Amino acid sequence: MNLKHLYYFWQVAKHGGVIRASHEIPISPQTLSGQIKLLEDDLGVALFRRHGRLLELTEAGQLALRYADDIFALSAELERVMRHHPEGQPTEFRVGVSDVVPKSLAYRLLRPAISLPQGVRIICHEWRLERLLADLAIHRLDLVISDAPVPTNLDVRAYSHRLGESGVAWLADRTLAQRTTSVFPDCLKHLPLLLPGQDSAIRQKVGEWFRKYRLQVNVAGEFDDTALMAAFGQAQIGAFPVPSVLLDEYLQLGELQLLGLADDIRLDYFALSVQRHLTHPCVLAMTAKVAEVLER
Amino acid sequence: MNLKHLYYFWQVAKHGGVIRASHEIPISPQTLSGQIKLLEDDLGVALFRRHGRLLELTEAGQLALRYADDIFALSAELERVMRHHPEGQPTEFRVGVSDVVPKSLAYRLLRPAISLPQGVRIICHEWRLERLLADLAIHRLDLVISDAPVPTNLDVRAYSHRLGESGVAWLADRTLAQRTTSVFPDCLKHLPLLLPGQDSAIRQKVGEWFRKYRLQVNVAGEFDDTALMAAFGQAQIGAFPVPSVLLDEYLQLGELQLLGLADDIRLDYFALSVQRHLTHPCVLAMTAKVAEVLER
DNA sequence: TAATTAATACGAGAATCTCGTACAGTAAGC
DNA sequence: GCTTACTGTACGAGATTCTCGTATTAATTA
Repeated sequence: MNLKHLYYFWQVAKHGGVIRASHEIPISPQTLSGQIKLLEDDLGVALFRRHGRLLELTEAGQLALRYADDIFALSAELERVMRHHPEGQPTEFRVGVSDVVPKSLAYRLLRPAISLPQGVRIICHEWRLERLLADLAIHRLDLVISDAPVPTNLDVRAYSHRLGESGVAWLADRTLAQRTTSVFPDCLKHLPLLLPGQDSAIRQKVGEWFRKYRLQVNVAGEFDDTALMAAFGQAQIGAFPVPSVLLDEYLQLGELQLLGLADDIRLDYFALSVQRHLTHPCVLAMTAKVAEVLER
Repeated sequence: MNLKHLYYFWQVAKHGGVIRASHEIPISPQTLSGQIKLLEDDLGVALFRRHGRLLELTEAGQLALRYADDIFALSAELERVMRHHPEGQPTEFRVGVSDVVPKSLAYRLLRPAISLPQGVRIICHEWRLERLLADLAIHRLDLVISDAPVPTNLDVRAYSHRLGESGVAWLADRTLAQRTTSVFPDCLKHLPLLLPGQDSAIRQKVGEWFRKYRLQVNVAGEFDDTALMAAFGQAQIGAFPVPSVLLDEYLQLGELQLLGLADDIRLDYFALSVQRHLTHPCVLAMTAKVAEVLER
């Protein structure tokens, strides 16, 4: 299939006629008409119904138009991305971190980005996901890090790139942990628990997991911020879950003890971008080293 | 940008050299080399690094390759779809329904498909989602109806088309409902509940909703099949949730009573297909009338 | 060092595209 | 019903682009 023909078809379909299309692109109506005919012959389907002196899309034509929209949108994006590529090194990397993502995980993911040879300046926002997606849509952000893909009910034009996953580790202060002799996971029934807020994916999955193991638990606190949750945990207020990839970091913190690993909970992490493919050198540096932080 | 040039670039990049590419497509190496040079000049970026006598993709080239993959995949799909279009009317419509979708909702969604003028034969499978996606991938199904989009952790090449949404209605047998005088939603605390299985989206969302209203509930049964759950509900075993779009249907069933509407639970429904755009006449008939079944 | 392989510059010939001319069909004005 | 204005299409000459044969450069290998 000749994509040049498809392009002419697309222009004519968009502008509703060969004459009108010829005003928009420097091609004569005769050419447009002829080239579209070639496309129809090639595909073996009529794309326009010649209805009197005006053209109307056939059913096949409407379908072809949707494909053409996608194809030329991609082509335009490719061109835009390529033309912006040579401009030396972008010195700014504007990234949003959804508030449900643990800060130290975000830091680990972002670390490779700032240690690029050309010194880049990272501009970091932390906010609720919806707000970040809005900023992403208007190009105020290059990337958003979240624990879930782009919500399907919002019709934001953004793509989700899965970074990797992690299990869950349950931690508690040593003194607290000694209050129960039950084995994991039953010990969680006998300890007050600190959990992330309802909006976070980890909370949802931990909830499922409780039901799976029929654990009736005692929720002593809910925290939107994981660091705050951990601080309460260190103060012996309750046991709490963290992504297992951060386990070492928490164990070094002080008197925390591992209760057990819940590797059947899989936490996913995503990079969200307006572009179909990741291009920003900082993002590429990030994804190249993501295996050092998360399991793929 | 000339997409013919991009096509040659794509072929050369895929096959790893102008000579090897020229064995696959009937174009001489000289031409390929020249046309790619034109593309590079046009984009203003080097796509290949001339490393000795062999070509290596630059960073920009790798990015361009990914776009080219997408563009020509779409183009091939368009061509395939167009060529299959003329063959009269397909007489078969092979659709899979995820087992977590209520059967009567599936029926309502599919009804417009079978009442097409040309008599079509519908072939309906009901199974777990993963199994249906596998069948979809090998073209044994035209469409899958599910309550969630294509899972992001599986890398199936399939697209999710959101059909619409619904709230949730809580129902119980009249006699059962009279056991409590509390108002909705507190009354749910005093009634045994029948819930869909853990795999269904409705179960997850109902769970969140319980937590939101701090409802400690008594789960008397779990059912993978909604119809079975409703049968137990009619037998006064417990109260149960249904998509609110099916409310009328359930109320006509017999002695069931509406406890209350939980419209802050939003259930989504999706059509999953291997094609980026829906083309099957049965699917189109379905989506055209989806507003009569679901809220958009 | 010679032979081999890969990429590419150059220019003639081939294929394709583009537009001017001409024409057919439709909608509106009188 | 006739003219006028407008839209889309066939045809062919000319312009543009593509394609390949020849020849050259460069790197790898025997």
